[in-house]
Amino acid sequence: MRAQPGRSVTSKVLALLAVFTPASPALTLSELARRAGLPLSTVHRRVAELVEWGALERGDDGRYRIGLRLWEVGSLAPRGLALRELALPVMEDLYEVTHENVQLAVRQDLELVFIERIAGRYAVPVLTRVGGRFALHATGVGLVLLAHAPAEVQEQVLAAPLERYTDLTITDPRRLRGCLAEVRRVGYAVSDRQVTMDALSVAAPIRAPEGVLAAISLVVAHDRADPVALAPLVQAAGRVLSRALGASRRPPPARVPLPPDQRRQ
Amino acid sequence: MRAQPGRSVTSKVLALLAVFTPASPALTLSELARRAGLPLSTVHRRVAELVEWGALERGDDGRYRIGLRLWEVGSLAPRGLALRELALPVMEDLYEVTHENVQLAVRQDLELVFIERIAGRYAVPVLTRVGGRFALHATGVGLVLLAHAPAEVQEQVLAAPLERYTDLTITDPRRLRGCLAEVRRVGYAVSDRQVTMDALSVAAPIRAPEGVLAAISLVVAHDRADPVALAPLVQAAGRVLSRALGASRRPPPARVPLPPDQRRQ
DNA sequence: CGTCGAACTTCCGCTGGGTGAAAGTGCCGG
DNA sequence: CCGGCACTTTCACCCAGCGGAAGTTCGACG
Repeated sequence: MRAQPGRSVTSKVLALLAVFTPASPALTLSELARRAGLPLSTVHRRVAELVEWGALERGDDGRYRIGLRLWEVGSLAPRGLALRELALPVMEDLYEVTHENVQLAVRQDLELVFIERIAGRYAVPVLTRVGGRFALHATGVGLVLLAHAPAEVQEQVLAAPLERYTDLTITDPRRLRGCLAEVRRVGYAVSDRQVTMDALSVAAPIRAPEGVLAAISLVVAHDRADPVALAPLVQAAGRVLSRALGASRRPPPARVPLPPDQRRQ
Repeated sequence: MRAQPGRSVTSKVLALLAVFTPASPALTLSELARRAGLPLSTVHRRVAELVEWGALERGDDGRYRIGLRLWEVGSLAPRGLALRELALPVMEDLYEVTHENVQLAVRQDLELVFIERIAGRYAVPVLTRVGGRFALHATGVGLVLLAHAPAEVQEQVLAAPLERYTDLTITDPRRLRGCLAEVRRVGYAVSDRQVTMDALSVAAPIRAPEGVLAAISLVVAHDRADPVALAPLVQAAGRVLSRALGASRRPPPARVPLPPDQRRQ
């Protein structure tokens, strides 16, 4: 075949799924082919099979969308719906008490993924979406997840340029390193206007026996926020969930062997 | 190859995803192979690619689980998370007013899939799960979805044996046909102890321009239920969501050409 | 109403990615 | 030390998948 070697059928199928994004959840066959970098006839064949199984659905407009069957399978992800089911009651409690935005996120590679969100109608608007991604170095949940990530992940994030969202976003690797150490020391993270100039978030880790699995946070308007008052609330929620996940009462030893200021590699 | 012809690579990949169920969300390689009916070496190769992409994840115990990446893609399904995002505020309103279970479901083939559920802590326990499936002929949401399904779907459901869950489950096709006509006439469905002997549900359709897209319901203890009082609440919720989806104020003409009692095929 | 173009579908002969039995490896528990 | 189980790798064969190109459908435009 003319196909460049090294492109497996499976990789093509996965590439077709990967071209769907929150910004483009419905695509025509040609768009699919173009974005996946595959010949039209190839896409036509693969997509037909995906539709038959239910991984994709074809709308009346001829566009393809992600199918309900794939949603069903995806909902079996332990770090997705399973975690959400566990956390939702606790998140609702936090919402009852504060009526602010409550967020739940996990780390995936060098970014975070929002698993659940309770958006208060009268709370400060947040730009996150369930299933959406975000950088690790700015949000409250991101700082918690990064602070407890394996050292190599931290190094990779610190080595790459840190995108600036506001004037208060931490973009200096050395400052971020210190911030992460502080997060580990006090057990929670505060992101004050580091993503938008109107919001502040306070986040705490959710631990499983294997380490920090997720993070939970409150996002509030920065001018009516008292991080020190919110921290115990969020930490308590994190601890309830950690216990449910079987983490020992005492946090396990830090995942980073040496304090950041002693690492001069 | 020795493989029986007609088994495409894509179908094998999808078969591997399909063996994950709510009852078995974590499987070893051998289990995957056995359940998918594929040779171990084949599964080994395909699974390696799925893990690399993030469709599956391998735990410390060596078992494979659905990966977060697949959850992310699945969350782009318009009939999944998108519908949920739209409906959740309305569902929360219903919950505030009643403090009973609120459910949201869509039809997939000859079954229904639960998209979202708000389970009251003190409400009657329900056995449904987000992402879970159920038969169409027993629950409130099921009756609504079936009543407004294309005629051929109705015929297929009516032709197959109707599983009995309680003494009150409708298992006679003729009675079910009449029940569906009634659901279309009054605009809501009541399932009184047809699934379990302690629960009753009241459901209403959610319409889009193309037809009934989903159903919303309240599930309450049968002995403290007044279906006639609950129906307007649920119907109002359905109508709010229908309007948001662009359905005209007046319901479109019935999807079933002839009233059931005139169809004597 | 005919023409054009874009999007989609089908066709066909070639070929390398996929195959699965079997051998190899690693890890228990006895 | 051995047998058993689960997983990984190997290898020669060959058909599923390939993609260019031709065919079809459909709506827009003059």
